[in-house]
Amino acid sequence: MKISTAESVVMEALWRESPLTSEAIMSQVCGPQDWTEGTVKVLISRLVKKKAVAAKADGRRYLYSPLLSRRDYVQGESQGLLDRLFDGRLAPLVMHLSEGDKLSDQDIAELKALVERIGK
Amino acid sequence: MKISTAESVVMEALWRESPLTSEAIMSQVCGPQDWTEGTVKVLISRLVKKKAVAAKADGRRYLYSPLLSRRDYVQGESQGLLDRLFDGRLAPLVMHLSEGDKLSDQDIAELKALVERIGK
DNA sequence: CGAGAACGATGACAAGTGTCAACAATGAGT
DNA sequence: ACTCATTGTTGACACTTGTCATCGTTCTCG
Repeated sequence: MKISTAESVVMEALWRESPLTSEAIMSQVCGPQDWTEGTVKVLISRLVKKKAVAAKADGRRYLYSPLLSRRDYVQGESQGLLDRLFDGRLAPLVMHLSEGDKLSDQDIAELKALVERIGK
Repeated sequence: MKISTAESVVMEALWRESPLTSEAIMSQVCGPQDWTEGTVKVLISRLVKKKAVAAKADGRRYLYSPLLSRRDYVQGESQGLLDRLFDGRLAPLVMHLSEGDKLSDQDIAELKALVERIGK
């Protein structure tokens, strides 16, 4: 099941730390997102329905944990973009991102090291 | 204005070649996508309304051309993903994509050459 | 001129998304 | 036990997206 962008904000909170109560989730996301309680509650419910997070009963409340790993999510999103826009080829993607020259020296160094390692 | 994925299929046709008549667009996209005439017409209309393509009158019909460049579109999408999932850092993206080891030797070679060039 | 074809515009509809409020159940303190 | 606060469930609404059919206009061919 597809996870929407608003839902992914909740997921990020759970990936950072879990399990969390809904209250803890709200305190993490309501700041940056300016959402009300109701909004976050619905997002959590939808994620549970989509089986992207587990809800373990803990007395009157639930403790939420991710069922979908961040790794898998990120992998899917990245591969999707790569296939959709670059025909699955990595070099053109990197080229595009490097052209805006928003790359820091550190970025370039990291990338260089990474490529060395991969190409070994 | 945001371009949806279905709309981007039409844009791809126009990026490949333009201007095009609606008929030409249909013949390019109806094959792979299995869409009816009506569907494509609506997608074109919405793109015109969004000012992503221009419609120049040519007698009874229109000739359509992209107003949004593929370069800008791809840039936006890529940067968006990078910021959203990798905090704007390129190396983690590449690492993720390389881990599925779906990279061909050619990919790696291209990437290596590219990184050399960037790092000059 | 009249009938039919071509083309764009419009209306329609289901599903998904972002957003929020109202309701219900349940536990806690007095 | 009663009331209150907390937490999850539902309903609601507007907007976008994917998908298609119908309508009206205009061009063309007989």
